[in-house]
Amino acid sequence: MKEIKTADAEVYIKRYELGKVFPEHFRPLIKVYQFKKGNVLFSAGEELEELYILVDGKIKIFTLTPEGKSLINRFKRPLELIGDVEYVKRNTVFNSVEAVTDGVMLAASFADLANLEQDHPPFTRFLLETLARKFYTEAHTTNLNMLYPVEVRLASYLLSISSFSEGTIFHQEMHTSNLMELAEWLGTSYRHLNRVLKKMASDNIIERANGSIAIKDLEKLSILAKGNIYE
Amino acid sequence: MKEIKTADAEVYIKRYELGKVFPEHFRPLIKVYQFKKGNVLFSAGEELEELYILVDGKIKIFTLTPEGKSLINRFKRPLELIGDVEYVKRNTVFNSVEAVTDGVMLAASFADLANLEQDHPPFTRFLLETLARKFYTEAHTTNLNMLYPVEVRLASYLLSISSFSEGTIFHQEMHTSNLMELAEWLGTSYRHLNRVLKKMASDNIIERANGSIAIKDLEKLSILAKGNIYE
DNA sequence: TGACTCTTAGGACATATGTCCTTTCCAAAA
DNA sequence: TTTTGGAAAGGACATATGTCCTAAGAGTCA
Repeated sequence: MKEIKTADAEVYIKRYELGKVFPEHFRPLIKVYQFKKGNVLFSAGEELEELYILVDGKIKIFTLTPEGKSLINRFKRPLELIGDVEYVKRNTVFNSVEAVTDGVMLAASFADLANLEQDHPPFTRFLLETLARKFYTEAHTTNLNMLYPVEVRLASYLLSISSFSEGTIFHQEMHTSNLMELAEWLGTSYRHLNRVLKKMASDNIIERANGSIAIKDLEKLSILAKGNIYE
Repeated sequence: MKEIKTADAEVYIKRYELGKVFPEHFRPLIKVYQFKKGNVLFSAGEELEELYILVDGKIKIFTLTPEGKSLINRFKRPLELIGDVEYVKRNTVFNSVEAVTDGVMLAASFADLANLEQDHPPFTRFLLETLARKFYTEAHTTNLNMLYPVEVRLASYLLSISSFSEGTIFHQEMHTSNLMELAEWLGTSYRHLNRVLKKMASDNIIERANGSIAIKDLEKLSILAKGNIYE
């Protein structure tokens, strides 16, 4: 990650309404970093000295086993804090982080933040609210993953990125750009995702044409998802 | 849950060093509740008005699917906050909670706590630290559950409650009192736990005699656990 | 003592999902 | 146009785990 000294954090602070969280006098202590697609931003076990705020781009958070193989993960878009738990607990990095697209992070040192906390309660509150949201999302996703098979999760996912109106189905932006990434997002293997997609296609719920997925039967999809919504 | 008006929260505040979190002037606002084994303390979807602190006893946190069957959970012992995420996010209860043993909770109303936050930053900090710990534990457990089969998790669990010294293996208190509870703790079915136990017994790693589990080969167990530690 | 219930134990079978491989397809590079 | 590499698609097989069921042993209560 490269620090961009010429860049101004102000733009992002305004865009994400962080004005109250970081008071005027603190702004000069905020750095701006740029990263490129594919960069390994943080590795598990690493010592962290700064708190990062993802303000542009997409990143992937994952865990590697000591055996090196399997991984679990989530994809994150702005606004997202990286290193918040590490800041509070003074732990080493827990999950590895990789850039999926080019992007930008703001950063502030743990030491500066600790000072900020002394005379500016809104920052502590901000951390608290962020963590509560993260915890909730994490718990929700975990439950979904453990309670339902891939088929249900896939249906939920497809629903979450689609909206139906006037006989037409609109797709919002997908969190993933291809099937392999989708498999990772769902926490399964590419092979298995394919299997499930095939089943849904043969059930006339979706249609696959040159790599894209089109929803044919929103109602069946809803039934399959059992009312679950991803994220 | 029954409020015990005669009980004094002071004992617990001292025992768990909560003095700095709840200043003198706030203490009268803290209530003491008692619960009995088997009580359903909170149900998913319920509206919460108070934050609870488990100070005595054991509880079970779980999720029921709308279909009513499967569940996932953790067991919690003091000191544990219940309703912290709900307080911060003002959500309805996410997981259901049931008493595994008799026990005691402290409680304070969301309204009072919101006031406390205004002039007493240490409470916000306490919430933050608690949530960070919870998040970390949750993420750790989730990773373990998703990355490793039951066999590995069981080995980790057995290791976590055992210590080896001078040729003897000591068992610390088990988190669970019987195999069915252990299956729940591990997030698997009783049937499957049994299968895995049988395998470990036939591999001479453990020995089963009238319902109890004795570790025969700590080294093999460690290898099986692959260095993972539960909790 | 007998009826009951809970826990332990495990057989039989089904399903979800992973791993390994092969083939096809398409787009970008040469 | 041909080559090449990644992505898509799926066959074959193995494994982890769930569901349903039966049965035996221990403790409890009438």
